[in-house]
Amino acid sequence: MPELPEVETVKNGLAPVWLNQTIRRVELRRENLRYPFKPDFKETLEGARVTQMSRRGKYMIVSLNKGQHLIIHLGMSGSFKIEGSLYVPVKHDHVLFYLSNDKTLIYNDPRRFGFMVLVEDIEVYPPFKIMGPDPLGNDFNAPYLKRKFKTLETPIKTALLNQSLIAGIGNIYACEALHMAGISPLKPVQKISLSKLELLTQSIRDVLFKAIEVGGSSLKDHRQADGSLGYFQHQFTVYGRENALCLTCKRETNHIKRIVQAGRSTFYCPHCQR
DNA sequence: CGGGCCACCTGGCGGC
DNA sequence: TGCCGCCAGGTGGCCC
Repeated sequence: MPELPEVETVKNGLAPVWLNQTIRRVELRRENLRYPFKPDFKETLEGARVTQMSRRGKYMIVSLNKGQHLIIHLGMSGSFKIEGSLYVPVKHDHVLFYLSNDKTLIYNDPRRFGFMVLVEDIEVYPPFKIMGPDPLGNDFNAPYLKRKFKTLETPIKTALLNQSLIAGIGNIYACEALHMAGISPLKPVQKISLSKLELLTQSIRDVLFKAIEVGGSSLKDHRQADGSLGYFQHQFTVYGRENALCLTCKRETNHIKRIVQAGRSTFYCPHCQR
């Protein structure tokens, strides 16, 4: 499910229910997600109050009054539900947080690529140490990309997925942003001009903001925390549209193409994207 | 060091 | 209906 817009949506949906509440009890319905839960996981969380909720790239951060931070990654299929205190777990409900407001937060994750980790210090968490700037923030701009891309031969699509260059972009929004900017996913990053990079950074911001506005993309698993679906999938211009007409050039001779780059599907219009 | 490949895991879908 | 292969929003380890 979750790229930056989906994680942002989930965080914003959980915040009104979770923020300032005490976690009365944590129920682990298995011993691991992607990684085993640390022995003190449950004990540390129980009795703690949530003082802040934030996001870094595709990670959600739940900060506690005791000083620790609960870091949550949704993997490919992780989602949250908000229910009452009498909720009965269903398949793939792995972690339940019972809160002081009698709400229950349920983490469901069929594929279990997601994970939860407790850390004392956010800044030393390895994924954050190597993470690039957030594309919605001020540190992300064309000159930054120009500098980073200078010596790289990687195709731009692959580079956009590299979390140490830019945090939070995944397969959908990489494809969508490149289409909006009219840049071929195959283009080696070295060769992209500063003015094209200006266009690209703006396209990335545009597509992410628009997706957040409508609650992210619901393909299979993603739901907003209140259970409602996101709607951005209806606005995909290339993702998942192999052989369909490009909505920009509408040329019958140049339909949307699907290729594989670094093991992931890339969708693009060979006519509009050069 | 960069880049490619594959594993991790479950489920949905299309083809036969 | 059933089985099989392929595909899926991510990350990270291993190998060259």
